[in-house]
Amino acid sequence: MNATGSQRAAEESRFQLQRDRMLRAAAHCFNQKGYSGTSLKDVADRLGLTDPALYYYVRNKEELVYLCYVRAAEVGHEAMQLAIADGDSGLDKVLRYLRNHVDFMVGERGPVAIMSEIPSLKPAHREEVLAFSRKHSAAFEALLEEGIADGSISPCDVRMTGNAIMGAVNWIPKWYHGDAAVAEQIIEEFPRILTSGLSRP
Amino acid sequence: MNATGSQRAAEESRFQLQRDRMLRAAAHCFNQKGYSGTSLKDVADRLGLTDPALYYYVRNKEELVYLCYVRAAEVGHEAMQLAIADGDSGLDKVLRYLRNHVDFMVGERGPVAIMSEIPSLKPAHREEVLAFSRKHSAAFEALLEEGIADGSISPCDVRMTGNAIMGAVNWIPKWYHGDAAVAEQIIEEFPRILTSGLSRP
DNA sequence: CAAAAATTTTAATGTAGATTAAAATAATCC
DNA sequence: GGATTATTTTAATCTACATTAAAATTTTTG
Repeated sequence: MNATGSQRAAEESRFQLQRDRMLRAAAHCFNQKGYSGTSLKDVADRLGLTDPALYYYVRNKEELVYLCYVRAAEVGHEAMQLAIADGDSGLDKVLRYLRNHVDFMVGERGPVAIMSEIPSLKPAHREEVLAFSRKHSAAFEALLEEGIADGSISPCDVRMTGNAIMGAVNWIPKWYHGDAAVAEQIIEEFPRILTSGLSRP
Repeated sequence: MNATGSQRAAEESRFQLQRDRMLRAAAHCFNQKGYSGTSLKDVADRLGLTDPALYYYVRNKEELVYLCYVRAAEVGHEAMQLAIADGDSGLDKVLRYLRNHVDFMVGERGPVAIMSEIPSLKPAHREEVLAFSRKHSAAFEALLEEGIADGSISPCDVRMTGNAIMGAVNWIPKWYHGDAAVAEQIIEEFPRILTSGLSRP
């Protein structure tokens, strides 16, 4: 079926690829219909499968949600790493991070699940996701502090500022539903809005 | 029991008051444990009641969620009305709206439920909540346009800007859990951050 | 204080939707 | 091409809650 060579590598990840497709389908459903509103059948339908087939990829629904969140966390993490690697001043890194993140969210890497149901994860999973999430927040706050130190960002309460900006980003999947034109606008406007504010200079 | 006079008025709203207590308890649980993670028993426990007692106040769980969302919408609406009545320029109204809204959310009017499960409402309720919600967004965008027109806000894509700012606000209940000191910080910092941005002047 | 209305409880029912088991199909490999 | 392994399906459970019914308690009222 596949014309390319290296069957081995592709073969090994076939399971992974299918699972990733599944996680994206699940993320879509969760964002669209809410967690309680999406049954496994909804997710399966989106993949052209029947519900019990999902159990070949995940142990249960809890794990499905968990994996969606891990995936979401990874996307955020990559966006951050990239920004840190390429960025200049603190403000520049913040801007780059925002661009990368929204870019990922609305692009090929998306959709990314809103982490609305962390509390219903089982303890081990919950702790892991929370730890990851806290680390991400801390990293973002560190960028803000770096910017304040180097003078590119005006002094502020980094905790609150981080919460505000991350909130705006995390909320995107609530209203963005895959329209490519809107994706352009988000990528264009979001980083600017969140960094430069409303007031006229 | 009650030392005050006018029994009539108080009496008439006794049911309403209990129901409101119930909605606040439900909002707390939903925000804390997620929607799927909170059973009616969780809400009842918080009120010192047993689950079937809730059915005296609402028809079913769907209506409970619906009423939580109506309540949330009302809070946002009031914050907006107040801002429009008292505000001066467009920017001033935006600032006042934000102050009012976060003030309500973290104060006596709270907790306010995050509208994560609109899609699982039944059609009539869903449409009503969505309509209200859209109206609120439109009103906020109108403030932005007013500010652009009067020169207090620098030109921007009002749709995206609205989404960004409202997202930051809507996300608050995700991380604010009733700590009074934090409430102060939110009220203090949020409006400033969202309107003046990060960049140094 | 007795009767009526309002509120809550205990005990019983119902159901959607997650999960499991076993069988069937499809893909892969020698 | 036949055997082995991977993937999906159909059909059958299982269970946590939501929900209802009926009874008990508490509150109100005259």
